Amino acid sequence: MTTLIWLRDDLRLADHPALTAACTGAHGPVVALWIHETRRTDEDNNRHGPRPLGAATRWWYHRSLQQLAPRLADLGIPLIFARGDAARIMRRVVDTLQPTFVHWTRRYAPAACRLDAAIKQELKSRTEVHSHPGSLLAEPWLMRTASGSHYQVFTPFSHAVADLPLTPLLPEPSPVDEPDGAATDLATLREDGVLHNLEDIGLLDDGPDWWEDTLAQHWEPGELAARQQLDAIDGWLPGYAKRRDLPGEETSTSRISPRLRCGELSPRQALAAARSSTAAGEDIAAWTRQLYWREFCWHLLHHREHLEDTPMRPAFEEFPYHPDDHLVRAWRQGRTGIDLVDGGMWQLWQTGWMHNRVRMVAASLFTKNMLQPWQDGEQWFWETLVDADEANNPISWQWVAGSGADAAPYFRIFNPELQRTRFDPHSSYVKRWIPEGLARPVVPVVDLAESRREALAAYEQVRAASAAHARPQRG
DNA sequence: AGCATGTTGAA
DNA sequence: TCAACATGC
Repeated sequence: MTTLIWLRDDLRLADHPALTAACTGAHGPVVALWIHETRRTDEDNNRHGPRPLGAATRWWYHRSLQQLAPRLADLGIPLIFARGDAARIMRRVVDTLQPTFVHWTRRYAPAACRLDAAIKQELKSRTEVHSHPGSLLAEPWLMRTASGSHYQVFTPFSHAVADLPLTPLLPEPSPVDEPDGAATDLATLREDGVLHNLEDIGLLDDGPDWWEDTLAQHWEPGELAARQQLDAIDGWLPGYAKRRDLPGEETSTSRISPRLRCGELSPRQALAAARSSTAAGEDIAAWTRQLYWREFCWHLLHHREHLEDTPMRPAFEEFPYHPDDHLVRAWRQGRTGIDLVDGGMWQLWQTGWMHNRVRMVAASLFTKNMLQPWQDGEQWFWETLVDADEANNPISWQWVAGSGADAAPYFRIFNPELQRTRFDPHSSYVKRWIPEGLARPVVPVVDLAESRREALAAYEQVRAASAAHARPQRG
């Protein structure tokens, strides 16, 4: 009577519906599995499975899984690891363990949903598969406007989510009965080469070799550290509404994004903590709004295929980007000669994270002043951010690029110098992150005024394309 | 979740 | 001369 729980982006014990169900329904051993997944593309060019993790996120998962394994062991649950195609691995693991139940937390990206549905279908004859909520505040298919469609606009969506009841958080489950009950089967799977040690599933491959040390200086992955951070909310949430745009202030934001990315915290836990904090109403509102943005992005991603690399506004296919390796390299290396952007790119490279205000400015420079395709910048962030999120990252890039569905009626181009004087008035952020003595161009690699005019001219082609689309020629 | 430009009115 | 404000993109 074995129970299998397949962990994915839910690396925690508390408020974990799938884990709770696995433990409470178990009459026998419970085994937890985490797979370093590869993604498959079928003959119709459909992707199956989640987007392959970027290097910084892989580092985080490696550390977080290291922290999680002994905590699961305390519950009597071994955590086992595999690498490769999830469908094949699940087939092998289920064939050997022959679990009565398989539990997992739902994923919401269309490609991941396709894979999970296929696996569920395939396993149906051999075991009972249960998928659970846990990674979102609300299931995307339950959030409907009065007209029955899914929400396209953030504000009404956020109001609808805010009005939902927040049911009590789940505690960490109690230990299970037979901690060693599956040992023989697990040994077989190891001998067959299906299971590996955490160190051997490639999470630390392909990252810069010094990254391991530098990232560890700035972050402590794992559910316990995440909960400490959230428990300290009365220390950092007061003043958030006013200070959240100041990247030079160390505690101006919560830095909780990587915790939500890998599920060390559930969004429900974050929301509950905010609502019960002693902070002022405007601070609670400003921060929960950020949680709702995450939620909104996931709902959009669920309902729309190809958001990851295709513009939401089709007319943006006409935007005349001019790929230029020299500019891309300067941007990635934090050598554009523009202080706020270079500071941000160095913060990113050194810590795997960038303040959101600076992300917007860096992305604006990249897509507009530099005329580089947003997909290329998005891919760099995907590789280097420890919080790289399948929904948030591409949708935010699309928002900055102007290709998002609910973009402003004008073509927004940030002025990075103005943004620096406004949000980093004493240059404390810039000085903190740009290495001393770094060779940087004295004259910025793009002229801000000139490139602004060129970007506006480029946008005219999008306007022309959308006008042509709105008034199609009659034949 | 913006910028540039122009106008106004007080110093 | 330079803020604060208003407007169009």
